[in-house]
Amino acid sequence: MAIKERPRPGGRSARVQQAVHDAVRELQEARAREALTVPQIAEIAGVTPSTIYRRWGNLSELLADVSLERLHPDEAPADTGTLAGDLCRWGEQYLEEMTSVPGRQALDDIMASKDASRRECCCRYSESIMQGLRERALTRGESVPSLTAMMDGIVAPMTYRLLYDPASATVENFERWVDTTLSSLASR
Amino acid sequence: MAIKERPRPGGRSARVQQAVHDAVRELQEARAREALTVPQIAEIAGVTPSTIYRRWGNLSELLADVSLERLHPDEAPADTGTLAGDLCRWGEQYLEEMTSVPGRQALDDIMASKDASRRECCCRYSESIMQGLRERALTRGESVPSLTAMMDGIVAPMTYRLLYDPASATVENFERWVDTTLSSLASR
DNA sequence: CGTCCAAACGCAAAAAGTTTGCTTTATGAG
DNA sequence: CTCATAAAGCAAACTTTTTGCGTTTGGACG
Repeated sequence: MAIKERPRPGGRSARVQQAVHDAVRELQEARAREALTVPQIAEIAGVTPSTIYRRWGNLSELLADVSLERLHPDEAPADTGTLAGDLCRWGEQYLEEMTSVPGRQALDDIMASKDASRRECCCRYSESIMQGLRERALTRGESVPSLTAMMDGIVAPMTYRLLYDPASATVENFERWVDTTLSSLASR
Repeated sequence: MAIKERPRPGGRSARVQQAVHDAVRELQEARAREALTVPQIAEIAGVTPSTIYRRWGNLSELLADVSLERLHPDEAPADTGTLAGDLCRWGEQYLEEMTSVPGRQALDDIMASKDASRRECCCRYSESIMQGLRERALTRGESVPSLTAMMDGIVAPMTYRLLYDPASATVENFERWVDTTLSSLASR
């Protein structure tokens, strides 16, 4: 029961995808942040440019595809004992990741993609992380905000700053957002 | 005392910029949402492609430039008598604008630009609008949230939804954000 | 297993887009 | 009015992208 993403996910197809992704990552870190071309990637991946064009359409979509993979949350945030602690811990790491050069780049690549579903995917990632922290807090017996409240109160401001005004995407601000969101809960 | 944006903003240069911008807008609404090329734009604008490349670098930057102009707030939001009313009124219009096809396109174009200063510009636009509404409310004697609170509580969630999950960028949600932001003020 | 269909790739030529060196135009200052 | 130079035009390289066609290779079915 393999996940049937594409009509034919078997051997070669998967190998090509892997090779191309690897090539992109290699070139991205090695050099050429700006000048990164499809023929170049094809060369290193050992494929023909036309293969890349046929599968991804253009460079932007390919980069977005690779970057989305990069941003995929691989492990659950650490357990610090409280929801506030977990959130701050996660935010700290996330901000560090996203304000780094490669992190920014990844975010930009995704935003540059015409395919809206990729952005929604980011949204789902964040939601599932928030949901995870919520449930953990609930089993501890903490009173927790709704998922919506967390998205609007924490994820949205953080993401907005990251995208539009990176200078204000700081840990201090993040803690403030957490604070506000959690305390607004108490006053109901 | 003309604004000295560029070394030589005089006649021809300005005319070319105007012609190119017009050509982009014309092509955008006329047809070809996707297939929109520099040589095509150059043709209609009556300029050489190389002129466009030298001034804007590439298609993405040109589109972003045109779109930023489109998003520039031209008039102050209507005065409804209360801050809540002004906000909702503005949000309603803004959401309508941004969920339309051309509006979405403009947003996407700006997000696709490599030049971060353009996004910051969007941020400043929003800030100045919020600040305008704040001051208007202050002269009325209303108690108003800080600019930061409005950006975090209203603009950020709205923008986040517009970008990542357009389906949830609704007027109902917007009113909720306004509500939450204004009422959190009272409980201090 | 062996056969067959079609998806995906390779190849190479053609088309389209982009860059660049040089020339010409025309703004803005003196 | 004259001059220096930013910006545009032009055309020839150059690079990337597209496309048609033949070949490979998963995966289904007998």
